[in-house]
Amino acid sequence: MIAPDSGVQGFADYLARAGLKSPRQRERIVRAFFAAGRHTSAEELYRQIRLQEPCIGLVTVYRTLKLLRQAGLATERAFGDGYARFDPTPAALTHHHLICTRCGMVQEFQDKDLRALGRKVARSLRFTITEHKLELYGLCRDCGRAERDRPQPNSRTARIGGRGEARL
Amino acid sequence: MIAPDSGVQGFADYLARAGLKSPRQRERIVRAFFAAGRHTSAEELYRQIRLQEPCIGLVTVYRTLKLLRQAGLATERAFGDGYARFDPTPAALTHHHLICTRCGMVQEFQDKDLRALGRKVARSLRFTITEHKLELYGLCRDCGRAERDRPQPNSRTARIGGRGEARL
DNA sequence: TAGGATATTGAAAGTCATTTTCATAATGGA
DNA sequence: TCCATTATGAAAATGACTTTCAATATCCTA
Repeated sequence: MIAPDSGVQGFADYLARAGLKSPRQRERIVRAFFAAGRHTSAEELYRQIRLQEPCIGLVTVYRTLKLLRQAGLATERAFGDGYARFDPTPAALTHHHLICTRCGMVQEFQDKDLRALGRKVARSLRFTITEHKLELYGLCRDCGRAERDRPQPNSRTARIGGRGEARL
Repeated sequence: MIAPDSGVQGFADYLARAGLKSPRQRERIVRAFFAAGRHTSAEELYRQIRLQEPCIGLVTVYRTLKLLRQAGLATERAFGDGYARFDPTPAALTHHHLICTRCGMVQEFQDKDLRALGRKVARSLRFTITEHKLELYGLCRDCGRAERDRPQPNSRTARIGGRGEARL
């Protein structure tokens, strides 16, 4: 995670540059977003904020997340459980995901080689990379063991990333 | 792409093993899926099939794609334009994507280093990988040039992968 | 080959995350 | 303070996808 305040400040700058305003609700949502850590959904953020500020709409949370994305401060992800999750962008750029297609667990990992790989590809294809996602789907240790004991239970049907048989 | 027939045969085997039947519609959809190449959406497949077989429902296309996923023969993807796209799995395992967040273009690339990287991660975290996705978001050559000439046009708001400022 | 249990189909209705609409309210520069 | 502009929340709309259900097709068994 990064210092939450730098994100808050960066967003304030973005709003000023774009000629947008800073209502109380928007500020509250942005602060909550940077304080929330990773993989936060709109709904979760909404519930969190509601505890202290009941008169705030889910719609506004969605709208603010959209602005954060446009400002380059939030990265949207889809892990296959049906709704979008958001990461503060600097965090998004330093980690990747292992997603278990059976129990839904999401585990993060990092790898410096990937950074170089991205740069190489971008250079050769003349592509300006602003964001990247590496997601590995499969079975976590526990589910892998369970699956070997009792195959084909047609366990969990996620919307993205159904389990296949092939190995990476 | 792979030989379409091997996929069709593999699916027939899967159905037989699972005690499922092979109605005319299902066979038609599966053949169309393996003939369609990559990044096919349910809607596209539906329109394609309709040309020759008007009495087939979009629902059945969705259901068949779900089965293909369960059989491990199709891989689902979300590039941010709001609907799911499917690849025959062996193809899915050998290429990755560059997605332009401005014009929506999807370009494929391959890299052998990624394969080794995935194996290394999987081994160290005891994770059984069945599927992977590497997606790099950013600006293609043309859009990158256009963006430098005329910044902040708030060009295209995709649902996933809004453009940020950070570099990989 | 007929019978029949079971799987499959298409249409219509339902879901559900997310977006749009619109009338009202807040912001912030002059 | 005035006021053009932007933002808000509630409700309605959207749209991809799923479920329901009655009718139909498949294919195993006798």
